[in-house]
Amino acid sequence: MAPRTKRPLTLRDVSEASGVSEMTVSRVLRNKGDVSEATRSKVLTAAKELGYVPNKIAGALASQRVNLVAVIIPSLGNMVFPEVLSGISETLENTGLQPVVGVTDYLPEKEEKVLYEMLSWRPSGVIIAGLEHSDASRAMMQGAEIPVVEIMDVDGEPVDACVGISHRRAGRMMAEALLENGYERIGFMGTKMPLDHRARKRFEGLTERLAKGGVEVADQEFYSGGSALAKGREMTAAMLERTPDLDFLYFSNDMIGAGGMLYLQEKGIDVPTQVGLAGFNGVELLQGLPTRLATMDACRREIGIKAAGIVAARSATDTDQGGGERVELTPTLEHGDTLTRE
Amino acid sequence: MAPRTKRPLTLRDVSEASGVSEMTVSRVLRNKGDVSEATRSKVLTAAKELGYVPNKIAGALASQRVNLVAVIIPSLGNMVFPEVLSGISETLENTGLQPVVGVTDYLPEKEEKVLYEMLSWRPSGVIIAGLEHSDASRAMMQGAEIPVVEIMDVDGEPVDACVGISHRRAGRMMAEALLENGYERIGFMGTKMPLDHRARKRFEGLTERLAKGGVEVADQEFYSGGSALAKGREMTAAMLERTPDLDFLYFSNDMIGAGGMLYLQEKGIDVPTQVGLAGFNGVELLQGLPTRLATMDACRREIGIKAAGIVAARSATDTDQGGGERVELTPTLEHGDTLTRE
DNA sequence: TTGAAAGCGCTAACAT
DNA sequence: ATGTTAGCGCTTTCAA
Repeated sequence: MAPRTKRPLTLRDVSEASGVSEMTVSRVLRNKGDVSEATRSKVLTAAKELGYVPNKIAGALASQRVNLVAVIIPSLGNMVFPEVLSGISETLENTGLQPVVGVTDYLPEKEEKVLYEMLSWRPSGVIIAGLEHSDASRAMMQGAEIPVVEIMDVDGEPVDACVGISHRRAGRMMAEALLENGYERIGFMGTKMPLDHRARKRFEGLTERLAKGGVEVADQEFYSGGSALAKGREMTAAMLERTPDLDFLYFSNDMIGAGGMLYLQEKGIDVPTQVGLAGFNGVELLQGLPTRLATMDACRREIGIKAAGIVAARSATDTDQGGGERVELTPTLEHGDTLTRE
Repeated sequence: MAPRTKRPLTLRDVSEASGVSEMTVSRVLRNKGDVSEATRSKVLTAAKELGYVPNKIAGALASQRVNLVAVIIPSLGNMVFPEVLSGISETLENTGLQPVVGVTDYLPEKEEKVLYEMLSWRPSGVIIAGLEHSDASRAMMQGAEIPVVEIMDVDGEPVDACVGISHRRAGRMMAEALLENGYERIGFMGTKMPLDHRARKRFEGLTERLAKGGVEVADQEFYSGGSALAKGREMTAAMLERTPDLDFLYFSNDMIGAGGMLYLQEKGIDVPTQVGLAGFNGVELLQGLPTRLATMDACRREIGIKAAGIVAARSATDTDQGGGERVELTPTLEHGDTLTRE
């Protein structure tokens, strides 16, 4: 095993141990340029024996190349983003690029900080959730001269490329389904997040389309913090107390929707005959519930795959030409057991 | 706004724009050393105007200091790890250190790869899940000369420090609770993961302690893939079909436990009188269920906090002295509504 | 196929 | 309070 030195090992150490120039050692370790099989194995042996780990910092500085992709998302607890991430990781797997994740907690200032921090490592690309950013953030991304892909949403002006669904359209689609099924007294429940622009857009899409059908949202409530399942239950109870004649509840995410559903079942209120329900996101986690909540798949995994694909493709070509890709995916409404009235 | 150059901006650009030496610009940007208020603001203005983002790669190389902490976990989909992560982030928040996450998918080879990749960026510390690693991985961590904290588990020999719970003990605690409550026909359900060492240890602790009480596990089943909730339901159905006289079901995680619970309630089987239930992890998500599943809190958040604390403390002192901290947290058994028989 | 020299953009250490 | 010099550990480029 490696003789323990206090100072981390350098190329020079491997060079000396193998009797080969630093340059050639570097070549071997990167599979670059022609190296004879003899020296090759000499170097590899020495490196392994010493336990050498190359210093990417020095490498990156010298080559002006960093194999990192900054991925900036609002939260990890949300279930939604891990799925996007897995799409990204998978796609990047064999490109030599590596995702590095930063979390903003839905705070623009934190987004700015995280972005600054990540850009200062000169990544090969940025994948960032949402289209709404501070001026400073937009400026940084613009100035970085690397591919920037804004994800999840397409309702707005991207800095560069974007991949996502139209949340406004998703809201409209839901509204249409409600009108078709004759629901007229709609309650809405969501998160108390003025900064969750996507939820807001869905809500706007919903109300606008409902209005065209002569229906308006009869009651609404927003929560923050706590277990989503529990909150869904509580809010549903409170709302039906307040507005007993509601015939449909639209939840801004599946977890609170599930909470509401469980509450109604407990109370013996028939779903969807007495009250219809729908959530948003197609959270696989809930597949096991006896009743399938109506929901809308947000194409999370596919968004990750497409976004990573764009970054990979562009960072492969030296000249960061092109750009401005705009990919709109279409969510599917899954009626489940809680939307269509018999 | 910034005049667009093709080459990213350097300190030199700011230096020229502000008429101050590069060194002083560097000082201002890092709040290091004494700088007069006059030059300070001159520099800051110039930097902001140009849209300068420092190059951490160069900085790190020059200073031999990298403010990153490598965090290596098996999965993000697990709900468990995001919580650990949030503990880590929060603790690191004001230390100048930044977590960088790598995911291994429970694969030792991938762990090795991720570790190598991360170590090659010379992070200030490593926080890694589990105590079981390949020889190569252990060697790398040993050779890195930085604080290494292995988390989640304390049953084994850490490379350096460790923070976690004893899963063996957790299994024993559960066994004791079962014996006390007079359960005798125990069924176990878990994930089909030979490499999930912590689940394995819990199972071992359980069976060993049960054996001492003259009870053995009457049936067991393992799953992989799919929605945990749905799997819990299916496995429970299958197991009760096969072994109808079971009086307790122990699930290796809360999600499959919840699936099982919903199934039993649907079938009108009384919990916990006819069949008792318990999961593992204290997943907050499930707080909203009408019946609270017995579970055991794995102190995930606290693990993150303590681990990050160790890294932060040690990377603050130049000499990486000490080390070898071993922090064992104690999980609490939450009986909920599904364990104690009336 | 291999080696030598120069320098990536910054900061430590020493002037002044 | 500010500037100068010399690298950090690699890779690029050019030479042998």
